[in-house]
Amino acid sequence: MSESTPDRSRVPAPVVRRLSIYLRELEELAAEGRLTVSSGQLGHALGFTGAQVRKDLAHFGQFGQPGVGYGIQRLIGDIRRILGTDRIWRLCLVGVGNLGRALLAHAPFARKGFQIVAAFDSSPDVVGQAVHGHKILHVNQLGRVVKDLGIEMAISAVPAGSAQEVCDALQKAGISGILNLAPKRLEVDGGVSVISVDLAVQLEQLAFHASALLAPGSDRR
Amino acid sequence: MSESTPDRSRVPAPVVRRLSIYLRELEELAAEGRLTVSSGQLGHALGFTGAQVRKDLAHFGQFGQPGVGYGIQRLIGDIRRILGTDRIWRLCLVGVGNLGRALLAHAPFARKGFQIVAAFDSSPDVVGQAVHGHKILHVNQLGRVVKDLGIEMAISAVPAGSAQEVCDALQKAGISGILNLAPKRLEVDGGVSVISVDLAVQLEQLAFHASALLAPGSDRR
DNA sequence: ATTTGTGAAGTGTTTCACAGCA
DNA sequence: TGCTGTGAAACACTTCACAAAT
Repeated sequence: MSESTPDRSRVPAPVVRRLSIYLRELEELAAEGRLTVSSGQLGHALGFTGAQVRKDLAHFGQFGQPGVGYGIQRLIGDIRRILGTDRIWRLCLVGVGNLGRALLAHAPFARKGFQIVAAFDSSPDVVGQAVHGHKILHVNQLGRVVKDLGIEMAISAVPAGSAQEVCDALQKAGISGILNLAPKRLEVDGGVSVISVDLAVQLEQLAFHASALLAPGSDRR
Repeated sequence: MSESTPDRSRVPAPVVRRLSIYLRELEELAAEGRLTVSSGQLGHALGFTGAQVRKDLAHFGQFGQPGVGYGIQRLIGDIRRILGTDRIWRLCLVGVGNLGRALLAHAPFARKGFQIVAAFDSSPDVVGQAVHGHKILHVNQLGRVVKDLGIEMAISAVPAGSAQEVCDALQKAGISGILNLAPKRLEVDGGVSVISVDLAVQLEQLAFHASALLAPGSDRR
C-alpha cells in the first residue's frame, strides 16, 4: 500500500528511468479508460518483463493487489510522488539558439509540470527580444533572477565552449538540477545533479549498428 | 595495431556510448596539439577509470603502447572506423515542428558527418515551404525519396501519435537507423535500430534527484 | 485462476591488480 | 619507471520461480 523513499540515492538509475516510462504508458491507459493493469501487461507494452516491473516498484513499497494487478489511477499518483512530479517545477533555459528556441515552445514540458519561467542568453542580438512569449535576459542576471523567481532546475542549450561556465553560474545560483544539451561533460560538486544528452552521440550509436550490417564480422587476432 | 569488428552485435551498449565520448575528448585534445594520452588521463577528464577505457578499447583490438599511452590521431581514426563515422551519413528528418526546425539548422550534426538531405512533414502549412534551406516534402513521398537519395538514417521529431506510423514507413523504405524523439516506444522487426530520446524523461530523472534533497529518507516498513 | 512480492540464480558490467612491454 | 592489456574478483542488474494473497 503506497509507500516511498527507501534512501533514494541507492535506487539504480535504470529503475528511475523506467518509472518515467511506466508513467507515460499508465497515463495512456488511463486515457483509454482502463482501471487496472498487471505487471505483465504493462511490461509487455513497453518491451520489459513483468518481473522487471514488479522489482522496480518494489524499491518503493507495495502497490499491487495479488490476483488483480495495479490500480492505474493510484499507481499514476504514486509514481508521480516518487519522481517528484506531483507538483510544478520552475525551470530556466540558458542559451536561446536554434535548440533553445524550440524548447521554449515545447508544449509537452509544460504538460508534464516543467514550466520554463525565464530564458537567458549572452548575445546582444537576442537579449531583450521576446521569443515565444519569453523576454530574453542577459546571463549576467542569472543569479539574481534564479533566486527571485525560485527557479529550481535549468536546461542548458549553450555551445560546448560556454557550458562549464554556465554550469558554474547555475550552481552558484543554487539550482538543484541541470539538463545539459552541450557535448561536454560538466563538473559539479555535490548537491547538483546533471544529466547530459548529446544527440550526436546517439547518431553515432546508430551509425555503429548500421555499419555492422554492412561490414560482416571478421574476427582476426 | 589497430584492428576491428569482434562481432559487433555483442559489444555492450555502454561501451559504444563511451567510445563516442572518448572520441569527443580526443578531438578536443588533438585541437590542443597533444600527441598522446594515457588511459588514466583520458578517463579522468571524462569521469571514468583508466581500466574502463582500456577494457572498452580491448573489445576492438590493441591500440596503445605500454609506457606511452595512445597516439591521439591514430586513436581518433580507429574509433571513427569502429563507430562507422569515418564517412558521411545521409539522413532525413521527419516532423518539422519546433524541434525539427532546430535540428535542421543544427550545425554540429553536419560537422560530425551526419548530413540531413531531406525533410518531411504532413501539415499543408509547412509542406512546400523552405526551412533553413530545406524544401519540406510531404511524408507520402518518403519511400520514394529515401530510395532516390540513398538515405540511410532518420531523425523522427513527430508527435507521439504518429510516431509508430512514421516508423513503419521508414522501415518499409529500407532505412537502417531511427533516432526517435517522440515519447513513444517504437516497434520494429529486426534489421532496423532505434534509439529513443525523451527529454521529458530526463527532466523527471532530475526531479527525482532534486526531490531526494528535500524529502529526507524515511524508510518505514 | 490469477497475479503480486521476493529470495535465489543467472547474467552483465566495472574495478582490481599484476605480468609483460617500452 | 610508466603504461597497456587482461584474467580474476567484485559489484550491479535482470530473470526465474514460487509462496502468499485475492
